[in-house]
Amino acid sequence: MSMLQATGWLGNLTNEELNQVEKRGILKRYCAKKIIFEKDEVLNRYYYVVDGLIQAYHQNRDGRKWIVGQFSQGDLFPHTGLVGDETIYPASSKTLASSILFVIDRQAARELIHRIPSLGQWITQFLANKNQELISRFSDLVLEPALSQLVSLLKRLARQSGIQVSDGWVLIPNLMAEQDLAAYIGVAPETVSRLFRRLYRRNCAKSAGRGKIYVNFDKLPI
DNA sequence: CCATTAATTGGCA
DNA sequence: TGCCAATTAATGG
Repeated sequence: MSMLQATGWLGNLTNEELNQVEKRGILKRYCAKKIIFEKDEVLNRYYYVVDGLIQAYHQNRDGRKWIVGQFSQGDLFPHTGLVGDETIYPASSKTLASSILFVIDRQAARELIHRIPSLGQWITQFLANKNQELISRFSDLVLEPALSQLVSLLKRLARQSGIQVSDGWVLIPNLMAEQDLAAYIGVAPETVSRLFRRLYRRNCAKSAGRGKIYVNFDKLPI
């Protein structure tokens, strides 16, 4: 079982340490659109994404949704309770696509962090990055209009998973659906649709079919 | 092919 | 911009 190793994210660990980690958790396969846990449930498991796509979100009684984040290969979630004493999940999460998760009990996770310093380091760094990203999103949400939020999201995705295709053009191969983009930046789906129309018209972006889009890094506003 | 779900559009607050 | 309603497009059986 070297699936954790294959993800490359725990690369700092020695084989022995990796074994320590692997024998304390199990691999679990999920179909698409399955709830993994819901907000306010008791936080007793952590999940490391070996493969697939997961969405974390808040939802109110009216069904209105705000997407906290999306996790893919190499991500660990939730992001609370590893060092502090939070006892419930801060958001709900579900699979967007069929996924393989490495599942580990909370207590076991805490022991591992204690036992393997480099793992603690990795997690600290990981959480810091997630935190930074979230702060930046909140800042945009409060300070920037929708177009600028969308553009900064596209830029981040292009940086993270973009594929260079030609002069200035980058393909984002796994873009979430427009309604998810809307729930992510906190605007109505119609707004996202109209913003994309503007970007297409200005030749800043080109649609490439479902879940794919070309963006021109240089021409994108802001 | 049909049944759903997603995206687009126009109108109006 | 948001929300609603009416279409139209895209998907997945």
